[in-house]
Formats: sequence, structure tokens, C-alpha cells
Amino acid sequence: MVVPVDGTGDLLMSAARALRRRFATTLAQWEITPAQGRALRIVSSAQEPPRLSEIAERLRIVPRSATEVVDALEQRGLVVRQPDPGDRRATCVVATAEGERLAGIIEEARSGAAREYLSVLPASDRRELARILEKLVAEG
Amino acid sequence: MVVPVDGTGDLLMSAARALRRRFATTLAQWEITPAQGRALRIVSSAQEPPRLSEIAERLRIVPRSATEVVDALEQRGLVVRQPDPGDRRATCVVATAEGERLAGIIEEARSGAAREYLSVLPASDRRELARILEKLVAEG
DNA sequence: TCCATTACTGAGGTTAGCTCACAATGAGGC
DNA sequence: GCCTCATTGTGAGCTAACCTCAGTAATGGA
Repeated sequence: MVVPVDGTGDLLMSAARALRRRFATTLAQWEITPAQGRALRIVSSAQEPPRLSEIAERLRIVPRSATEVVDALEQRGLVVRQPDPGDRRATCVVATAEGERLAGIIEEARSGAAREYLSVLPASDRRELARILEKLVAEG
Repeated sequence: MVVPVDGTGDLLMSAARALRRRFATTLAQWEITPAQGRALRIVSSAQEPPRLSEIAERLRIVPRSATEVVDALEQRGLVVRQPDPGDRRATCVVATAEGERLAGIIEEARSGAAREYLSVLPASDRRELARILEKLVAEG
């Protein structure tokens, strides 16, 4: 029998899983899949309208699959495709007003869920956690 | 445009994602799916051989699907089904010697990946991180 | 005895990913 | 200018891993 070593890695995964579940339930309210949510976030938070291939890259899926994610968002009126002015092969994806609005709501829900989840920690621990994770993410 | 608030929640998710990716690549070596890996872990780390329905519950899948996960593990000689001595309707799943061996190897890979990933932090930060996450997971 | 529980099986659906092929476009060499 | 090759998005079709629903069989408990 393998003795479970409940190491820091497992704790990290557990905490992230708990947070993801909380967030997923709120996300389900808008009948939006995780990939669609991430894509909308990418589109609405970008300085320049990202190309479809860039969205694919950031979602870590192949471009062909990103096409469908964007299709879904476009069908719901959250984004529109626009020809890239600099390269007529490419299409840029921009958020509509409605898309921006929903992205804002979702962002709020996301940060709300995180705030709530982390609220069991004293402020000093929260600061400490943020500092350490920042270092970890930056280096790793 | 939604301004991304790179809060602690996002950092937590990023760190976990990075860790999962590292681990997934090593896991793929044994041609084992994530669900199979988790099931094997459940089986090999349990005090008592878990029932199929318990495995399903812990994997958060329906029993019908757990049957197939266990089928796959059984076909590869990693686990065997045994009638539950206390309730002959139920079947318990126990790891074979080979299953225990593989579970140990995977566990080692998992903790190795975590150790490597966390190694960019000084020891004091690692301790602090473990302490805080422990509290977070316990409370949340 | 009768009903609930536990698991297995088969059929069929859904979802989110994948590859392959192709048309349109861009870009560099001659 | 033209030829060739790379890039970009997408249609067609596949797969893996879930799901539901319906049915069988054995067992447990009131």
C-alpha cells in the first residue's frame, strides 16, 4: 500500500481544486464552458484584438478547436470576428459590448469566489501567500 | 476592456496548473489516463479495499463510468475485483503487486515533480506555504 | 416475501478535444 | 512579375471520456 505523502504539492492542488469548483458553479449560471470563459477573458482583456491562432495558443488547444470556441461566443453575440487589417488571412476577435459586460461580471464572480475562499486566512497569511505564490509562478 | 486583476486566486490557479502540467507529462509515460491514475491511487492508498461505488464517488463520476475505469486497470493487471466479504453484492477493488509497484512509481514521480517545482523557493517560504495551504484546505 | 441496494452490461448521446485536407493569402527568391 | 513555400482559418470526420436510460442478476433487510 502506498502511503500518501500529503506534501505541499498536493495541498496546492487541493486548494486550487476547491477554488475551481466554487468558481465553476458560478460560471455555470451563464451556461458558459470553461474554455469559452477563458477565451472571453483573453479577448476582453487584450490591448489589441487577438487573432484566432493566438487564442488557441493561450488556451493550449489547436487552432481548429479555437475556431469552435470562438464560433460559440460569436453565436451568443459576445464577440465578433474582424479581418486583420495587416494580414488578410488572419481574423481578429473582439468583444461586443455585451461580451465586455459579461466578462466584467464573470471577472467579478471569479475574484469574489477567490476572496471568499481565502477569507478564512488572516490578512498576514494572505499577504504571505500572495508573495510566495508570486515568486513561484514567476520562477517556475 | 476588463482589467485583469492578478489576484491571489489566479496565482494559486497558475501554480497548480504549472504543477499539473509537469506531472501530466511524466504520467503520460505509462500510458495511463488521469482518471485511471487517480483510481489506482485511491485503491493502493486505502486502508480497506474500496468498493466500486466508492471509487466512483471519489472520482466524481457515475458508477457506470467507474466500471470502465476499473475494467481498464484490471485488464492491465494493476487491480483485481474481489467480492466484498461483508456484502456479497458489492465488489472490492484491490491492487495487485504490479499495481502497487506502479502506484509507488507514480507517487514518486508526483512528489518529485512537486519537489522540483517548489525548489525555487527558499526553505522558509516552503514551510510558510505549506502551513498556510494546510490551514486553507482544512477550513475551506 | 417483497422491496431496496449493488454491480455489470448494452445502446446511444454529448462534449471537447484531435487530425487531415484545402482554399486564400502572404512573403521571399529569381 | 511569377513561382514556390509557409501561414491562417475552417470543413469533414474521428476519438476519448464522460453521460443517461433500461435491463439483468445477486444479495440484504424489513
